[in-house]
Amino acid sequence: MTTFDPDTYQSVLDAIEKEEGRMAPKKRLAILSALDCFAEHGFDGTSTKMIAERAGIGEATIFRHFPTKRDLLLRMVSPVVGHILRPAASQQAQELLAAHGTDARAILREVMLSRLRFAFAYEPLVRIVIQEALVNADLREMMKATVGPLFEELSGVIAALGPAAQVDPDRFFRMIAAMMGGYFLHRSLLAPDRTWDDEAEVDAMLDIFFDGINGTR
Amino acid sequence: MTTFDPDTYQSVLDAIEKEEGRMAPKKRLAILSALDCFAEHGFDGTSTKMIAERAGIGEATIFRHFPTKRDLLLRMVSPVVGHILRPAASQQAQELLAAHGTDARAILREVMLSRLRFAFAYEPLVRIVIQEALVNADLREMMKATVGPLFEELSGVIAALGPAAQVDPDRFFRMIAAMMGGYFLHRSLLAPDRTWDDEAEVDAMLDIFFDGINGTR
Amino acid sequence: MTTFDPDTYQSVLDAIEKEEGRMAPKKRLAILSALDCFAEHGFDGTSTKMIAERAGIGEATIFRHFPTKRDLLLRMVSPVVGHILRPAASQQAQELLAAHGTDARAILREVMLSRLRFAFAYEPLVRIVIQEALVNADLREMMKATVGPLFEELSGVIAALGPAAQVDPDRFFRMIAAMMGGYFLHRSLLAPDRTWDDEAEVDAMLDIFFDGINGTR
Amino acid sequence: MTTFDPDTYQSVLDAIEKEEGRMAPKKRLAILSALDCFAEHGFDGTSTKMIAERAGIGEATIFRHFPTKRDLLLRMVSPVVGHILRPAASQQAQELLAAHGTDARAILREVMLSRLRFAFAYEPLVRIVIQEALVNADLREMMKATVGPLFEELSGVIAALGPAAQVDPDRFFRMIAAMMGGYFLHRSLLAPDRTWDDEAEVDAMLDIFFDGINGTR
DNA sequence: GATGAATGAGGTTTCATTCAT
DNA sequence: TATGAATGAAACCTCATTCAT
Repeated sequence: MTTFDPDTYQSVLDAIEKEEGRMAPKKRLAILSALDCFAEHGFDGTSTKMIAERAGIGEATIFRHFPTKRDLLLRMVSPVVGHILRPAASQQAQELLAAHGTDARAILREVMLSRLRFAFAYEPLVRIVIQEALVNADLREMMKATVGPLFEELSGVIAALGPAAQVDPDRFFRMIAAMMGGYFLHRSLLAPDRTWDDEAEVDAMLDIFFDGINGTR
Repeated sequence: MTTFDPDTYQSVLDAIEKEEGRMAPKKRLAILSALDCFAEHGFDGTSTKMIAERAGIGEATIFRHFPTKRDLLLRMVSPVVGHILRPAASQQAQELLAAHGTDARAILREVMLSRLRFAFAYEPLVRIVIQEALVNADLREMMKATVGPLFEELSGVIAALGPAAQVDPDRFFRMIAAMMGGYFLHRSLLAPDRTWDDEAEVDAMLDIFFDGINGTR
Repeated sequence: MTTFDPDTYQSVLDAIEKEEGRMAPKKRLAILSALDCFAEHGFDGTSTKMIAERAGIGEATIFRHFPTKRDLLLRMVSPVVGHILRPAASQQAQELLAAHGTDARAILREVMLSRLRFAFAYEPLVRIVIQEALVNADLREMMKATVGPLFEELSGVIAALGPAAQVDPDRFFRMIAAMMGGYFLHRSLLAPDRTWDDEAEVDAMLDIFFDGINGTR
Repeated sequence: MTTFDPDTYQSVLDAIEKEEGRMAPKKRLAILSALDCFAEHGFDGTSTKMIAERAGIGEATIFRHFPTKRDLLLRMVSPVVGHILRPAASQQAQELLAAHGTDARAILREVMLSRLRFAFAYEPLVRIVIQEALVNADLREMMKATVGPLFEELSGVIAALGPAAQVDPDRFFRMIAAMMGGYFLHRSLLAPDRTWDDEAEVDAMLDIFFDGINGTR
């Protein structure tokens, strides 16, 4: 009855269980189903009945574990926004600086690749976050608050990298974010059946970003 | 009682009236209100009661003018997706080729600026389209069908432009689209109160796109 | 399908319509049915489905006319507590003083009889008010605020009446209220089928109240 | 977390334990909490979840000790209605006759005072009984069956008392009950914070009842 | 004895839509 | 043209209760 593949979503469950300990099995099913439904139909387009049916559980069971439907959403989204994204990236920045020195491109390549891998691992969650952020100001603020400090840390990294420092930081980050977001949506929504090579795509984006299409051989 | 400024939305009303003649005044109000509500809460997050209240009209009035709530959405969205976007752009391409010859950057600059101006003129509509496209596969197909031919036309234009031709067309267009989308969302959602200079932003994006941050002075 | 007799409740409808003008027919039915249900099963023991079925209307119709179930209750109760009880009684006090001079017993007799007639005319409503007041502090406050001024007015009346003035006013009014309440509940709940003579009962109560059982011949 | 004071309710627990022996501690907590909740919100206005939370126990624990929610209510209410009220009073009547001879007023004073003390000792329970009796015909019958015989016994007592015998017994008992009920509700619901002197109140009521306000000095 | 998990039935309220006026 | 009235269907959520542990 369920359409999702439990293995694909293991990472989400792990992330939540790392915070609150082993979950009841039907709670896990509820989350997996909600993940699927929200990603497919959006938050408002998904009914709790739909979640329950796809999970093969009673509707009331959802509400034993999450006080409201919105709480269910936030509980799933928060590991992405609140915990996984930020510390991982910021910690990574330090390691990368150590590993690649001032090679800005190499650093960016690692950051982008790791973030994209994460995004595709949590693909439905990321789509949910994108959708909801367009409509939900609270979530947007939560994201700003999370991403803001990250930018500052990375700014420090970038400051030492020569020409990059010339570029306005807002534009710099917007460009990176836009390239990644564009790629994510392209692969996830528009051409999910094509075979994709993340490394090749990131390299192509960085070619342009660093040398421009004029300088690209 | 309404939060929108009628003048801002004049362009949307004009676009619709251009197709079906002068509308009844309450129909206009319904559209303006729906524009606002959909942009703010998404399609599923908006109730017809909410639209009616914000418009100061009776709920039944909406259904005198639009058979269903979805028709109201499509009636508003179609000028963006079906009529204005494509022909305008494709026609423009011809003009631009004539005006700027093989100066790819100048051509792209004009295209991007005009599309962005259009996007901000129809800002709520564009946000609605983006939101719905994430959730609604039909709309996505409709957009693919619209944008596909446009790409082909533009591809022809670009083919003669030297280095740009080296870049994979999918990546080329995704990059352009991503830069524009990123800028739109930044200005529209994240920092609506900042003062923005579209021309400066487009130039900065093109600097990077053509010469890379390494080549940017 | 309905068990109530429309005529019996006409007075309640009139009281509400006097405030807000002619009501839609199904709104009237909703009120009549709610009156019945609340009086029979209490507020929490009554479901909106039950009200709708007994009224022969759709459940949603109730919510077109009353935002919440609680609003339906208050809308019915307020004419009793807020408008009919107080002004009628206070106005009546003046008239009675004029008619009966300082004959305290005659005045009290008229007041009690008129209030009891009113109570039995609105019998289900009064039962609802009694029930809810035991549980709902808001309603209790509303009643205190309504009855308080009434007591003061009546106190003025009583002050001039000789021995009555000797009695503590709180006790005086509590005694009157208790006698009336006791009679109301006896007739309404415990022995509804007996034939009752309000005048004889009130006289018997006043015999005791004024002369005591020792003084009663 | 609980709002009730365990000591205040000791009498209720004692009454129940006298019948069924020492209770499990969580069963006691359940009763105390239910007492509070029912008294505050009425039976239908109280959920088992609410009872469990206020008691600091699991919801399922309630059902280990009471088959249904209604059984919990009856288990608490029955000491008031079924056992304590009647035998106590009837036994008391004999004792009083012996002690006070034909002094009706002295007898009534003792009966009223002891019943009121009992009512305030079991205050929440008494409120619950009053509330439920308004809505629940079964409970009303149970009370009638209990109080009926009591009336007959007392009638015998009163028959020998002179003038009191002149008064219709129904009215006689209703008057006593109304005075007591009025005082109970006044003290319990309307002015719980005032300092009350039960003896003074009873004496004032009896002054009026026996001699009337005209005969009261 | 105690409880977390689970749920069918049912609660109130909202929804998009129809219809009579 | 415009809308108040009306509603079936379905939304989210709560309820009393059972069961495995």
